[in-house]
Amino acid sequence: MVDLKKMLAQSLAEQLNLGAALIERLIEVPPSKDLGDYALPCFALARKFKKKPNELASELSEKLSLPEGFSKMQAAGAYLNFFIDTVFLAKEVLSEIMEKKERYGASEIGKGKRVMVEYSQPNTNKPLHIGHLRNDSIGMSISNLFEFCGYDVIRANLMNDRGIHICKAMLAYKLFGNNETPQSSGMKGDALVGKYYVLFHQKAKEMPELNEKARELLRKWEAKDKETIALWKKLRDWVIEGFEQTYKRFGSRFDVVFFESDFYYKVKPIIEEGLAKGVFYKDEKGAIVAKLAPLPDKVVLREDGTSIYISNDLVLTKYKIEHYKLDLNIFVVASEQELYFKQLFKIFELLGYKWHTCNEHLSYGLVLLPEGKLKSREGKVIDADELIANITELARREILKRAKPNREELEKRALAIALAAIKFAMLKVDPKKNILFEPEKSISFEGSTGPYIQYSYARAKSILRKAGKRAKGIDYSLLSSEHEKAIIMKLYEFPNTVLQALNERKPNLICNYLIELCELFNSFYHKLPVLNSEPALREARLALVEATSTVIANGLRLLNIPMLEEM
RNA sequence: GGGCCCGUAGCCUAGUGGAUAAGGCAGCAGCCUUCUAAGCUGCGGAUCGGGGGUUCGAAUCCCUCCGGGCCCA
Repeated sequence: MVDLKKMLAQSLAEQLNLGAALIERLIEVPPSKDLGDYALPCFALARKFKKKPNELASELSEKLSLPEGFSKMQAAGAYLNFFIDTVFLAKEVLSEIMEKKERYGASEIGKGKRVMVEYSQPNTNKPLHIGHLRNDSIGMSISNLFEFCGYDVIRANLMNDRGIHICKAMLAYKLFGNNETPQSSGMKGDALVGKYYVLFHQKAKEMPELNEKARELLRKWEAKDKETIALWKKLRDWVIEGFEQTYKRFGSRFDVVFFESDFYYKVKPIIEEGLAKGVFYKDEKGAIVAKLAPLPDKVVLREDGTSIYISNDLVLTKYKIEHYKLDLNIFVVASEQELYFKQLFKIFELLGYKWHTCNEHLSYGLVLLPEGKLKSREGKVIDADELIANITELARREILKRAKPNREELEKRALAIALAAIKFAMLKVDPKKNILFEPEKSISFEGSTGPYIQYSYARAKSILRKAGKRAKGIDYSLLSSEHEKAIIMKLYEFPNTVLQALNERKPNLICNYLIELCELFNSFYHKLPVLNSEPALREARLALVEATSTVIANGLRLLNIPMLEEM
């Protein structure tokens, strides 16, 4: 598609006898549409030409000829402002969207490159909570962005299915479970096991010996004690079955699922390699430690030889990158693990693996409750299933206030609206920022929300349905109102927004974009009729409505938020 | 004690060198006989955490202090 900024820069560069790249860097967007669509600030050039900025701007406005794609040029103070020829742009943008449809905004910049995005990473001793919903939302949308930009994407999950926390749940179940099962209790498997994990910590307050018993169970597990392994498998399978239901409902999907239990014990060769290369040393107690200055040193193997969390990532990271031939290996993990990942990546650097630079920690802020951090061992969490169920119920009530869909349609819509509300709330914030989650207030269906976007889309689709058969040939010059021009300009921005969201790893930019587009669309919707306008104008506006709905859909797909034809 | 991140209206957020700081929530006032009112229009409300510096120009970059979060010891 045409790049108006580039065209402008080139034309100006030629006329001024300067570099196009320099001019392009200077060009910016004015704060208000009344001023123009692009501006050339003349401060820097004024110095070059030894003139005052204001004078240079007005002088240039007289002297320069208007570049192609622009309808007007005007000096305002020290700025030389340019107005886009909106008829020209409408034709370019709308026909491009009609032609590319769900590929509008896509690119090939990642062609031939493979990226793995690992996200979710639950522990198999408790159900998923709201933190996982933020993690999954970011992981999915980042994956979609990479895919949309031409990368070969592998979505990966890692089940943290071994360690002391797992044994605590197992021990509590063994002592107090009375052979309860998901069937006998009517609970989802992950919720059932999670109940015993919380129970462990309650009981351990009065019976501190339970902590030692849990460690003993871990030793038995590592020694592959038959009975222990059988119990572990049973509980683990219950939990994973529960996860799968939640993932399916939330829309999280994975191309590959890794299990910590399959990798952690293969760490020996890397430990030996590290010792041989002088990257690791044995401390006075006998633990193996990585020397990572200026980062703090990191224990990689305990003195008693038992594994710690990093064992898994040492093995799995090497495996992932080498086996899948990755160009980029992204870990979507909360910011509390930042130091951990710096240490992990540093180890690979010091070991001399050329691929160490492809590792990336996509760090995001925590979801905090009004009373502070989530604490699953105390049961102080917002459970993912419960949250989805509660919000779905609220959505159901909202739907029934305005329509009477059949049961199946009601369920479908309620879930779609609930997911839109939750995912949008998780994604609209800069990933770096913490989210303070207030159960009653944080999820809404009005204002800057997912349902607002869905609603705007449904309105557009409704118009298109009612329009029926469409004539051919569109007179783009009829789209001349400020409302229409603003939408066209916004549609034009979409591909750049996608690239920026990808490069900065900020799905929230897509959210902002969609809110702005929908605001423009809804203003247009109220102000100007589509179906009841003159035939030629009707066709032109229908084209605009269709293009808008296409771009909203493309944006929602990137966020993994379902759209609805009717609401 | 050290490191990383965040601080924009009562609340949540956008803007990360450029012109009058942009939305939403909450509040107030309007708009459903016209394409879906989960919407639209208008009104109030901001010393951009404080101070200093760099720059023609700073919410944005640098220094420093304060507050919050996370991590390490």
